[in-house]
Amino acid sequence: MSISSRFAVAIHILALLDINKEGRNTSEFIAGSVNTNPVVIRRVIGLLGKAGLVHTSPGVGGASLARPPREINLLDVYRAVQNDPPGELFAAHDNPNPKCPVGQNIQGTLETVFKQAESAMENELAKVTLDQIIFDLVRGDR
Amino acid sequence: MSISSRFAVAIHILALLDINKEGRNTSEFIAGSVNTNPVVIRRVIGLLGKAGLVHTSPGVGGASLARPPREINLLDVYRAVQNDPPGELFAAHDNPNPKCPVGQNIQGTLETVFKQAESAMENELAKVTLDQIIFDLVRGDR
DNA sequence: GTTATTGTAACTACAATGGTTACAGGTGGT
DNA sequence: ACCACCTGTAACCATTGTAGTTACAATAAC
Repeated sequence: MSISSRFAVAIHILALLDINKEGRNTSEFIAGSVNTNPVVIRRVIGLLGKAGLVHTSPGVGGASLARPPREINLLDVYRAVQNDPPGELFAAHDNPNPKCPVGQNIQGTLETVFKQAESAMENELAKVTLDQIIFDLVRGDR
Repeated sequence: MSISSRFAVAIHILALLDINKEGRNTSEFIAGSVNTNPVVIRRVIGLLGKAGLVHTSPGVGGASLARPPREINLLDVYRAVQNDPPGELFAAHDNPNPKCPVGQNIQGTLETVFKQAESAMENELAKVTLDQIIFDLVRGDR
C-alpha cells in the first residue's frame, strides 16, 4: 500500500504556516487550502507538534513553525507523521519455518536489503528542506 | 502503512524454487516453509507468473523460475507483487484548493520530490539479484 | 464574560490485506 | 481410462489503517 497522505498534508501545512505567517492560521483556514476537514488538520498538527516541528497552543490560531524552514527537511516531516517505527517500511512475513534452510535465514537476509532500500529513500527526503519546497511553490505561482 | 508482506513472501518463494529445484514445489510445501496458507502462496505465484518471473502449469508441482536467479532482481519482484502503479509509493492529497497559492502548486512540487525518493529506493532494490539472496541464505545456514 | 479556536474522543465508511473454505479443471502415474 | 493430487480462482471473513465527521470540554484573546 502507499504511504499515507498525511505526509503530503503535513508538508502542505508547514508550507502554509510559513507563507502565511502574518495571518491567523486556524485549522479551518488550513483545511480550506488542503481541502479536507479541520479535525484532520488538527490531528496532523498534533503529530508535528509532538515531533517538535511546530509550536502549538490551544485557543486561537495556535500553530507556527518551531524552526526556520531551512532547518526542517522532509525526513523530519516523514518521521513525524508516519507512525510506523523506522526500519519498517517493508514488512517481513512472520514465523517462517525454522526447520527449512530458507525459512531459517530469510528474515536476516531481507532485513539487510530492506534497510538499505529504506535508507536510500530517506536520504533523498533528508536532502530536501521546507525552504526549497516553499521556493518551488512560490516560483510556480508566477 | 508498510509495504505488503507479499514482497517478502515472493522473495521467499523464488529462493525456494531455486534451492529446491529438484523437488516438487507444491503450494502446500512452500506454505510450510513460509508458514502460511497454500492459497496465499498460489496467489503470489500467480502474480509472479503474470510478471514473467516464473513458469507455472496447472496440475502437479507447477512452478519454476523463468530465468536464472542472476537475472532476477528485487525490483522485478517488487513490481510483480505491488499492485500500486509505479510512481505512487507516496500518496498526494487530492483536490487542494486551487485558489490558494500553496494548494495550486503543491501537487507538482511534491510529485518531483516523491518520484526522486521512490526512485532511490527502487534503485537499491534493482541492485540486488535473487542470486545474491540465495547465496546469503545458504551461507547463513552454515 | 463572551467568542473563537484547539485538542481529543467517538463513530462511520472504506479499502487493502491475509487467512480460510470450496470447487472446477488440469496433470501424471498406474 | 481411472484416480489421486494439485492448481487456479472465487467467495467470504476478520483485522487493520485511513480519513471524514460530529461533539464537546478546556483554553486563549479581546
